[in-house]
Amino acid sequence: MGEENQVDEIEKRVLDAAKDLFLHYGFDKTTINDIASQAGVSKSTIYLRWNKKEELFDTLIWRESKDYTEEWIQRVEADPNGGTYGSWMRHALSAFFDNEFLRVLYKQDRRMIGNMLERQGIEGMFTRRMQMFMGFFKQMQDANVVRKDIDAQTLSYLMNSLQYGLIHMVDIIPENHTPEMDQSLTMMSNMIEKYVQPEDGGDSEAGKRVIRQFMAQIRELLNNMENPKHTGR
Amino acid sequence: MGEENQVDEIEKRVLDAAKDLFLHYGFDKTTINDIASQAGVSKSTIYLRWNKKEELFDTLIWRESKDYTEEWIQRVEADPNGGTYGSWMRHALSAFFDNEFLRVLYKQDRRMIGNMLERQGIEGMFTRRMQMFMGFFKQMQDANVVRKDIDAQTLSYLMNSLQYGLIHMVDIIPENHTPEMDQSLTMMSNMIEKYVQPEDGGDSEAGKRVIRQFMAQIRELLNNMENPKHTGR
DNA sequence: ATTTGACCATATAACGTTATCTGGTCATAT
DNA sequence: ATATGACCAGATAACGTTATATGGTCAAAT
Repeated sequence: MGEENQVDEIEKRVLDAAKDLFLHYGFDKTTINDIASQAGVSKSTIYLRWNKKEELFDTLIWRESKDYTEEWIQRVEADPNGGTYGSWMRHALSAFFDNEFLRVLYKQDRRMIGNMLERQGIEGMFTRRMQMFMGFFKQMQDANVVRKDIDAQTLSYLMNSLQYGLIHMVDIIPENHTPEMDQSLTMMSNMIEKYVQPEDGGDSEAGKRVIRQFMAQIRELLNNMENPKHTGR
Repeated sequence: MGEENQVDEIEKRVLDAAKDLFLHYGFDKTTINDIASQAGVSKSTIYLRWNKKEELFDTLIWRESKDYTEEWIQRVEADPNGGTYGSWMRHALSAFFDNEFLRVLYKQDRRMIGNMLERQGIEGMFTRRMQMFMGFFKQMQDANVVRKDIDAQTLSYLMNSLQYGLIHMVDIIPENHTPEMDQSLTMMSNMIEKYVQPEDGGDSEAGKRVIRQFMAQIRELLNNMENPKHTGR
């Protein structure tokens, strides 16, 4: 028990150090020694849990994804206006933007991920995210919360593109020309919601139900996902 | 007269060759000699009209921008559903995407533009485009064609982000997961239009008037713009 | 069972040198 | 007035070599 905690504690320290260093110096320029010393453990301790530097990276993605999802769920639950497709999407983006690691990963920042860019997991990230959007929208359609005559794929593609654009626009347009992110997301949410809402207004309670159910699916998916660490034995 | 045409003809050949080569090999790897030989003129003939390779590039941007704008105007005019903000934006994007040179420029493709990326003209491109969106929306608001309680900057920022995302998404998501661009743009247009339309439906004729007027402004702006060529004497 | 520092083969960076390329000029020809 | 090929200085690439850094292993210690 205490032992387990000790192990978790070390892994957390290593992952925190890795995240910090990767973000600052990039994957390639960060050495295992750097990570070890910043985490206060020895290099071999790291290799005891991960077989390769890349696996450490994978675990980091996995952990950050979990954190992000929990944050997302929390924001949706806290939103008095939750239960709508628009607000779901809004928090999907806002929580994502607030996760520095995922944000940089999504930006395909070569400075940070170096060679890793064409790595299996990263390459399909966009498609997977879009498919998640799509799966959710379809469930909302089934529950009669949103219009059924909207093509789920096209809408998800648009949402994905918008997320991509917003995440990049910050670096591209000078700050004094940039509206507050919250304002942008609110407008986006309103715009989508107006478009997506059925004539009869839809069933708000059903919306909440679908959202809870879907988010539980995602959480479970991530938990069941083979934790990339401990591959070595 | 005939002389003028001859000159124009040469300039066109040079610009066509430059565009072709820049797109294929990038700005840095394309030599003036390559351009000259592909255009069928001698290098010095090029230097007679442009002082630097970069000026040639500027002229190319200028020409392509003009072409793009004319194409855009034409599509708006041809659209039976024109006169709305949504369709204006739709053609702004669709014509833009169809212009290979501007598209690649907008993608800040280092392979093509090399060092030129931080060049004055390119750097401000995004801001300028967003401000154009904004100026137009404000004129539409003044003419009562769209709702007045929508913040023009935020909306323009969203549109700009979406354009950015769409232009990049093509390379990022595999083709079989990608809807037809036309379909995406139609949905986008519908979504915006629904959001932007005033309660009373707005004045469609006024919309057309604003669009004609605004597009004329842009055309004039581009024509009056100091043609980057002939800077030398 | 965990942790550790020393260790190694290989990848990456640094450097100096040579060779090539290329933007830009100019005297000359038409 | 306009077009041209030869020409040049400086930038860029290519190359071979040396030095360094780094991912990953392992026997020994705790």
